[in-house]
Amino acid sequence: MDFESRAHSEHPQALRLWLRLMTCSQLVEKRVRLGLRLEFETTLPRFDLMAQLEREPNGMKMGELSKRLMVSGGNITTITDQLVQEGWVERVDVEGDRRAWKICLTPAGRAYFKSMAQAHEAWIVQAFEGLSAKEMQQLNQLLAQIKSHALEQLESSMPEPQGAA
Amino acid sequence: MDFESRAHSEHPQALRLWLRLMTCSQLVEKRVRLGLRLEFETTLPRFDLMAQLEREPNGMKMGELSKRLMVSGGNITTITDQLVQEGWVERVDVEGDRRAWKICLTPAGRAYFKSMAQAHEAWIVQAFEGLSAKEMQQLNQLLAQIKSHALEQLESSMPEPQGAA
DNA sequence: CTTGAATAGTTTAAGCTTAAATAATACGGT
DNA sequence: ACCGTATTATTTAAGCTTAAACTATTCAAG
Repeated sequence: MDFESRAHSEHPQALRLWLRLMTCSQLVEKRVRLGLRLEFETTLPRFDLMAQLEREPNGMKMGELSKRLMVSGGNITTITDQLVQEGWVERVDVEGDRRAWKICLTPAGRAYFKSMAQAHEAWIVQAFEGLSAKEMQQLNQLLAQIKSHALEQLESSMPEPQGAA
Repeated sequence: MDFESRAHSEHPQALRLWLRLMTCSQLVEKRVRLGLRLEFETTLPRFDLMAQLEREPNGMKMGELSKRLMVSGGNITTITDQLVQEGWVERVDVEGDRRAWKICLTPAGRAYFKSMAQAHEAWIVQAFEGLSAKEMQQLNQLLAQIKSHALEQLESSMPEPQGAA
């Protein structure tokens, strides 16, 4: 039925766990993308970018957005261009640094985001309603352990930008 | 540091859980993509497709691959074309149905996949080594609950291809 | 000042992904 | 046989994503 069957029976527990993790996050993600497309004619990357801005009334620089959203800088440029074009965000000069801008939600963008966020929250709550509060807490804690460990692993396997220390 | 900060403190548990789930699966996925690119000059979609084929010695039809990998048919066409070009898989006629093929690994493809799978397994084991066997089992069980629930949710929100029942 | 390194963003080329439209084949009813 | 509907796979247009190359600006050392 899905690609969890990629795991052989003799494969270790970690591999099965990984495939299940992928399946779960893809399922929820597909639900969110579907809703954003059908009900708001937008996409998840755009929503994510606006979600970051919504909680920073003073705006964020491109580089900050790139780090927060864990995507490349070129990507932020592309999506920001679109949102500017559509009138949901604006580029504001940064005092004293002509290289950078702060990206801010426009009033229209803020209102638009608010309606999306409400629907988004409902989809997510629905996706996880099979779990009790206690189970969610448990799951969250287990994922936290993975997060901190996997983050180190990723960083240590990334190619060095310059001469290593 | 990452986009989990998208969640407001007043947001429900489910939302924070979802963001953490995304973060974890993205972290591990990035590690795998990085390894496949640096060590094998290939990509995750290609690896996933070959992984499906590896366990079906008689090959799989395009449509089966599409369902298993949870991606669109056009996508399977594109990736299969590349793998055929590179000599890792081949299209084999299906007896009695001239519309369809079975896609099979070539002997070279099978050997190539085997070496990748070994490295892949090591990356995954490493990503999850912060968890004990018991914790992995627990996590797997919690994700299973999400999987079955979220699958229903997704299907019930998909637009009907034809007249609804 | 001037030079050189670091930083902030953008552009480019390539690949993945999707939904929708298309083409070819199969199948069932007449 | 013929017709209409499924099914199977491909093509197309559009969008997301990345890494690498590039531009412009800042900053610090001399």
